[in-house]
Amino acid sequence: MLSSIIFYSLDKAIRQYRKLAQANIDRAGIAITIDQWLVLRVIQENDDLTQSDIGDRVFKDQASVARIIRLLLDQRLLTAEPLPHDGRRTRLRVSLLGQQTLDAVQPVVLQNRSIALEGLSEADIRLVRDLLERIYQNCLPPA
Amino acid sequence: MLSSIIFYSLDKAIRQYRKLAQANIDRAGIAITIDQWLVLRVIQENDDLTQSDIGDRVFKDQASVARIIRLLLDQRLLTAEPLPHDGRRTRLRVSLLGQQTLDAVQPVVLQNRSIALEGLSEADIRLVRDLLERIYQNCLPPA
DNA sequence: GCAACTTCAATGATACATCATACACCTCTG
DNA sequence: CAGAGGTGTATGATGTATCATTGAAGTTGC
Repeated sequence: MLSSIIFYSLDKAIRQYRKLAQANIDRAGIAITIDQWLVLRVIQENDDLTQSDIGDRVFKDQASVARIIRLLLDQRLLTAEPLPHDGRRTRLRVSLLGQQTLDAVQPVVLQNRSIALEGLSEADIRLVRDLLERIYQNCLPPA
Repeated sequence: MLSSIIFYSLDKAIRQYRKLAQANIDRAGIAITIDQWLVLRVIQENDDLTQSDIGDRVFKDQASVARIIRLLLDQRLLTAEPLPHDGRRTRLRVSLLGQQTLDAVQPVVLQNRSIALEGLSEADIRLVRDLLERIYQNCLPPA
């Protein structure tokens, strides 16, 4: 049945893409995971987000973000200093090493995308994106 | 950039679908995860597969399948008896409880799919599937 | 038959997902 | 200002992903 394999294809495609992406990052000698990279990039763009805010942007929950940030801090890709006006939070900033890592990953990511999307037109991509967005909306809880 | 959000949409859609699917299984009072269900179903259809074979069919690696099978055995959804002609393997079979679980999940899965795919035509679905398959192929290692 | 190779399953290490909870800290309201 | 409720972070429990390795068991070649 057709509807039974669409989610299989979805799963298969995203997983294979992640494998390719991670393999190419590894091959470039960069010690970071895709998910850590996603979070690091968000923090670079905006260093005043809560963990939940970050989670919204990378589609992860707060607990996952918390653990990823911990790893980024352990690896010195991120620094944290207490925020004076809110004792619960810290100000996270991308370190120099973190910056260098982001710079190194950037071209790899671009190349990964172009490999993955080879043979797909702009229109194809737009269509897939729209249909996926529709599926996403359909799956949202009634609220 | 368009290409930068296609993978985001992909990720988002599949995750939200999995959330919906799991939530509805939970709500139906069935104690199984999506991934366990996938594996159990494959074993039901063919009870003479190696863990790697099963992995190929559900797009998981052997290690993941091994752990999922262990959980299915622990929960008595599966039985294992030694195979006489190969001391490394066991014959896995879906237990009565496993069968009942599969039967109970089936309608929930169908409903999940129809919820998720509401508003998408057959042609849309086919197109998405084909484009995702193309992406998958593009991401395969050079071999 | 034995050595070399291959196959199969289990498991350790590490990372992420999800749900739930705990706890500290903030804010608002009476 | 005190208590109630909301927000932000950390962490436990459980499940899955990925890579690597181990060890047992099968197979092949000679």
